[in-house]
Amino acid sequence: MPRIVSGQPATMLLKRDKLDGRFSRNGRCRRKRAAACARPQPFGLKRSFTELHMSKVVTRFAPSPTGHLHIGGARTAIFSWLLARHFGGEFLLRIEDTDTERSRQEYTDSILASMRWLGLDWDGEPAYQTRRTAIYNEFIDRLLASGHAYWCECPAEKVEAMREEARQKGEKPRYNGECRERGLGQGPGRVVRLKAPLAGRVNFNDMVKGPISFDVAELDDMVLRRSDGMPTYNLAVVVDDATMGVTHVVRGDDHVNNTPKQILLYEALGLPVPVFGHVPMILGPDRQKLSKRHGAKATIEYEKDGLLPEALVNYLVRLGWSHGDQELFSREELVELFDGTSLNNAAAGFDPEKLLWVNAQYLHKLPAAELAERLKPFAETAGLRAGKERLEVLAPLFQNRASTLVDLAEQLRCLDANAADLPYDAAAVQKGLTDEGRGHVRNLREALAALPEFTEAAAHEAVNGYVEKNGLKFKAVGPALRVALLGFMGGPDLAMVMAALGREESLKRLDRAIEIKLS
RNA sequence: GUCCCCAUCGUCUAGCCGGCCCAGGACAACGGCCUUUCACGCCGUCGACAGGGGUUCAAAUCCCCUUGGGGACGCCA
Repeated sequence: MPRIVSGQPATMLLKRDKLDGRFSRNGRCRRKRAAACARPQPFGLKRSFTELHMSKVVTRFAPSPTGHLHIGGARTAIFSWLLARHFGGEFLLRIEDTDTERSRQEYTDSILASMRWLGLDWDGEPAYQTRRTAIYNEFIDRLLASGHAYWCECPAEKVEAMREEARQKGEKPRYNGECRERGLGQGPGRVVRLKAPLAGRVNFNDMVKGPISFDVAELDDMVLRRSDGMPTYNLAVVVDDATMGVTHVVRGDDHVNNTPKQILLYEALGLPVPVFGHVPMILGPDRQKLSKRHGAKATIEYEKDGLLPEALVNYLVRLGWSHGDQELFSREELVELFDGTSLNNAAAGFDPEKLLWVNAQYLHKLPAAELAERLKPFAETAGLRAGKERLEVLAPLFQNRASTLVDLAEQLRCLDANAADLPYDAAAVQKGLTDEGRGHVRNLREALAALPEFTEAAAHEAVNGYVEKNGLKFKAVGPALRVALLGFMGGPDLAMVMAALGREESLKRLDRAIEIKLS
């Protein structure tokens, strides 16, 4: 009875486990266990892990261009990228475009653009599966020649009937392998199937989930080559990963069930089995499968929403990975800290609010010049007049009041507008621009107009001086001045606002406020 | 149905080769402080080891079962 044991963990990313057949039943093997694994242990495996992976770590991201890059994919890509960068290895990109029906060039472009936006640089040129059919055929021929695969003429409907029958009997639906020993050759309508072992187990040690074991009886003789001559997904993936030299396959955990099939293929081909890391998927806040109504969108939409890529990366990485209590990580820190351990093995719920918080943290820390630079396109879309230099003056005033660039641009309207166009908040006007308030504004206007220099400090002095000289409380003039200058009751320090607006614009706003008629 | 995976506050999580945990941090919520306003910031409150059995002097931590959730069972990827 063949015993197939594959997929060792890497010294740096392993989870040692009783690989000798006894597996932790509940799979609770996370980081501590992983750390414990650091001591070199023979795994009772043919190939030691060092032998296989001490060289260079090569990871890849393999999206299929049937849509934009979604955050689940983005997170997988980030983990994969981090792993490669952490170990000074390579991060490759492969476009899985064999589904010619649904694949579109624009999606490939969009995915690549999102990768760049996220700062996930890849090594070499992206590989395209549609350009590699010759390679797949070569490997299929090899399997046929070595007796690891065979031609099958069972029509799809017949196989479907077999599966249905098995289902009825409460068994795992599978093809019964009746063409196995028929020695068929190539022919119209025929497919190539893998001659899978009939008994034994396939074991692998997953980087994030620990040891996983499948009974080969659960697997059937999967199709390798379709009747139209195209390779199937599993064949293409294995051939690609092997020929591209991928050592660590990081992917969504919806692929764990494909893994034993792929390992069988590696074995049949006599190729080294890479380390697998199946990262849990992202769920919506309600624990349901993530979808648009959860506020989870394609990466490109977050870009449009004014999120900072470094913040999105930070949030996504923290969703399923942790380093103690730390919440914020610079890219350099992530590369240094992320070694494939400390990945959570449970699905994580996506929380748009926390994403916004993380984004705000990054946004608030940006230096004025950079803030202006990055805000510019959003200011334009919002229809603001301010150019980059002007934004550099205005943006800092609202910087820590905004959580996204879109939000910031929106808030900047009150500074950007012409006095004549300044919108007023009705309730604020009612409250601030009373007769008394407008009287103060009028007096203040004279004081400000008389200032030799219109600086923040001078404006501050002028207002304070006025308050003191008249034995007032700031509260008496503050609200009026605020509404006059900004049109609403919130916002930054008034002296800062005036300095940013400049004397001319400030006075115009005061003039307009004085004229305002209370309804 | 069968197989695989998972299970700590509402959410992200720390802790998990047992004792330092009547469980720590973060988001959210709530209260307060700061402040001319709104934010930021700071302080505090609320809030979880799914359930049941074991093992042990001792279990969130180890084992088993149950329940719950997710995934996969294609000539899709």
